[in-house]
Amino acid sequence: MNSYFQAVYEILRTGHWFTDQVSRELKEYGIYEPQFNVLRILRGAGRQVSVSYILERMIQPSSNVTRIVDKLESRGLVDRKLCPADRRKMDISITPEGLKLLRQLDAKVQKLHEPMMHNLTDSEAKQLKQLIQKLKGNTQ
Amino acid sequence: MNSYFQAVYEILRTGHWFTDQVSRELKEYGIYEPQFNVLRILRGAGRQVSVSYILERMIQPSSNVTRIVDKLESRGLVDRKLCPADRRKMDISITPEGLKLLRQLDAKVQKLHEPMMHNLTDSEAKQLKQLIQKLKGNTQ
DNA sequence: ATCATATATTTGTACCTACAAATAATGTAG
DNA sequence: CTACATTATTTGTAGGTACAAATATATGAT
Repeated sequence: MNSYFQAVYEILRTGHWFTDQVSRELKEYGIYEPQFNVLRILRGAGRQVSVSYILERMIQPSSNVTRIVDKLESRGLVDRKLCPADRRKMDISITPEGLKLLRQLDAKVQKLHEPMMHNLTDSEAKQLKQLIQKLKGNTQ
Repeated sequence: MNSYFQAVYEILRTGHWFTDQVSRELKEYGIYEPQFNVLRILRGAGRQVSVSYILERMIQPSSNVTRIVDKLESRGLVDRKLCPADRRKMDISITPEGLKLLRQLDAKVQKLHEPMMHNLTDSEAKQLKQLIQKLKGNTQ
């Protein structure tokens, strides 16, 4: 009962802590955390994708994908055009410049995670993930 | 290695998910999540406390405690006055009206947690908390 | 006492967010 | 083939946030 709330509190506080850490690293590149995440989603996709594709994969789904992409596009980090097959959709992809920036950011973020990366064994990390999923009720 | 990042991702995504759920519940009362948290910290304190006291206990420490308290004060939910002993500090406390509102909000939030509350056993919840702390490097 | 330093809080600025409403294109039932 | 619902994205608005600079008070060394 009380352990439940303590666990939730720990999740919340740790989540914010990670996000703030990452934000601080990205700051000097003028990139905000949601922008960083969109760039990574685009790299992961490896092809043109729609706004809703991005939305589904965001850590924090937000109605502001358009404006996030606006910023990235104005810096030449992503490319956006109307999807010819369905003109309600957008075809969004990461540019070579975006990929290049992402490599630099990855290095920074990697450095941030390094001290923590081995605090848990592989099986503990798996267990942590599973416990959170179980908490949410994912009967996976 | 990869399990680490999956666990972190799970923490981040779940954290946002909880926060968004709570925000939605609070919405109809015109209360924002950080305001809710400040109210709960004040109730927990059970006495007049300073801005920095609140700051230390916030789920997401923010430089905007002043403005959060502004809002709460303007609605009569908290009381704020200069600390006579150290006039750099503020003496902030929750009002009876704040406590009353908090009871209503608690009921809403409690209902939100109910379906998940028993997804983990007590020992699993404890373990989850400990794993997160270990991940962060709290050698507790 | 005086001045530098530390502590506590507030404020200015620029930018991000949620939500709902608006826009636009597509699918579908008659 | 037209009217209506559905899907995809964008935009208006109000209000939130981070960071740094400003303000105010207290503390400590001389």
